[in-house]
Amino acid sequence: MPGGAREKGRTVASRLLAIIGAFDAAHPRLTLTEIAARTGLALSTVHRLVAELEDWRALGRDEDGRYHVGRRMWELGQLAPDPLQEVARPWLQEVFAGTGENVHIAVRDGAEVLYVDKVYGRQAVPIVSRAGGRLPMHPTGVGKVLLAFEPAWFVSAYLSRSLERPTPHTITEPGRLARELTQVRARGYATTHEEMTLGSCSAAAPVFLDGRLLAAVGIVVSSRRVRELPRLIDPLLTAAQGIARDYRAAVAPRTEYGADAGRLAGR
Amino acid sequence: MPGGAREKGRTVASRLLAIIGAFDAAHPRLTLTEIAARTGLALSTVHRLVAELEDWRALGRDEDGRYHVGRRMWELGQLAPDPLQEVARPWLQEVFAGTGENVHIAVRDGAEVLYVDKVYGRQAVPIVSRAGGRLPMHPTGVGKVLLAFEPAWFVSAYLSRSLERPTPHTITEPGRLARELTQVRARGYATTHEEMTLGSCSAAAPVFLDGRLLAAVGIVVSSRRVRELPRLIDPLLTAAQGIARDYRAAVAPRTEYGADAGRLAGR
DNA sequence: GCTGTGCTTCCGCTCAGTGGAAGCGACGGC
DNA sequence: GCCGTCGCTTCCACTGAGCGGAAGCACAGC
Repeated sequence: MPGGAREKGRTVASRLLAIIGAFDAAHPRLTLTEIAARTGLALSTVHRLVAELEDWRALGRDEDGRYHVGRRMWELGQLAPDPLQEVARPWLQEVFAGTGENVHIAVRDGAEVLYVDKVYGRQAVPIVSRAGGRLPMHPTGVGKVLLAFEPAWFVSAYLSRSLERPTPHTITEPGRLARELTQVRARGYATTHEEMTLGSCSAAAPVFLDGRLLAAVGIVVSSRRVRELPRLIDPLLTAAQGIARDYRAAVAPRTEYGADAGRLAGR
Repeated sequence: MPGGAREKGRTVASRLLAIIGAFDAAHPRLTLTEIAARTGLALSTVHRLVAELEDWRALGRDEDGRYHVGRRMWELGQLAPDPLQEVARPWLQEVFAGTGENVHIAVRDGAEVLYVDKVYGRQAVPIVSRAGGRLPMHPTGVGKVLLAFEPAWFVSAYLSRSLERPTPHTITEPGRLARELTQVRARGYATTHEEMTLGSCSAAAPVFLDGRLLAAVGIVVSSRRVRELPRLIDPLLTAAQGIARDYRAAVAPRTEYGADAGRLAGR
């Protein structure tokens, strides 16, 4: 690269992306020096590139000088076409309307759960899931569902790793977890009891599309109300089926008449 | 710059940002050639940079070869700290729960309305507003509110431009619009009747923070149900006040004890 | 006043980036 | 079946934009 003893083969674009990629759920606010450290770039390089990103509002800066992802990024992100979220939202609302609890939908991304959307109200217990956030699979309701219906090789690969243990109730013992997953497949839904957060329990149902697992819908309630969980299964299953149906309807035109694909995402 | 007859003073970063900035609500899906045209960059340059963006999942590509904003951008955008959205959501839910209609919150950005969040269900009429989307101020409920409480110079500057006219009912005549705004100030809320979309009418209320206008909460219903609009004003005003209160509570620690600022956005 | 932390500015070296051009494959009109 | 068009991909020689080490600055804590 131009200049001194720079690392070879690193493009400007990759540096820029590394900088914005330095921000994640665990590090949403960073100083210049932290960005430099996390990206392995020289401070002066980061300084220049960050200034340009800030100019463009891709990054913002707060009073204490730390940088954070800017509103323009949020706006841009909203353009990412996600038919699943679009289609699921009304169904999450439906479940929320009947329960007043946290309802969310997630997909598997790698070996993690990626939350695609979330609906919550004033009464709901605060929970860790966040739209755009990621959590491990085994301690979450949606995660168990997403894991249970993966092929055997995937499941055993997942179980063979050392599993995080966010609470004492988290099931990390492979044998027990495997039995748990068998039960999920048999019953068609999953539940958790304080396995991710003390004080919360959850239920989740799979969204199948033509026999393939697409996503999972989940609900999280205070563990004082475990008793009510069974009552919430049916609404979840209904929503899951509704989402699958609407999703197929929304996506079908795209794959069947390729030329029309633009129309859908374009509105 | 390096190479041939390139335009001077344009940095790589600015090119990259120009490329992602080429995507907007009106152009969410673009071909390589379109991106090149919209950014004024050489096709080969766009090709190279876009490939890098695609590698990083900042852009995605669909079957027909068009590019679109990628999921990674969406994830990243979700990190943009927005206390307003965070705080408003439960209140929007509250209004939605009581009405089943489209409820949204917007801020002014330049001379446009920027929708920050939106809640809708299965029954609600489809509307044009979209989280992250922008609309002109004068034909929308939230826009009228946001305009009405701006200083006089801003309002007259806005009125002196030629105003879009999405429907025959849109009020574009400056005198009439000014009277409309006076009424909004007097009543403390705004209404519209098919001014943005035929078949829809709306109401909106201002969110004041320490005497400064922060945002507007709005509701949109089918114009067959105009009669019900008055009934919706009170819930809107309540939500607006609730949002203001919660927002102050959420933001106050940040400005008062600077050192703690990180904590809030960091969760 | 000294030390540490984090940001900003400066500058000379050099290779990463540039864009024109040519090649390629698919489609459609005649 | 041929040719024009459209959109994407690959190639390459030139060069100034970008790089990062280093020095300077501002502020806070001891």
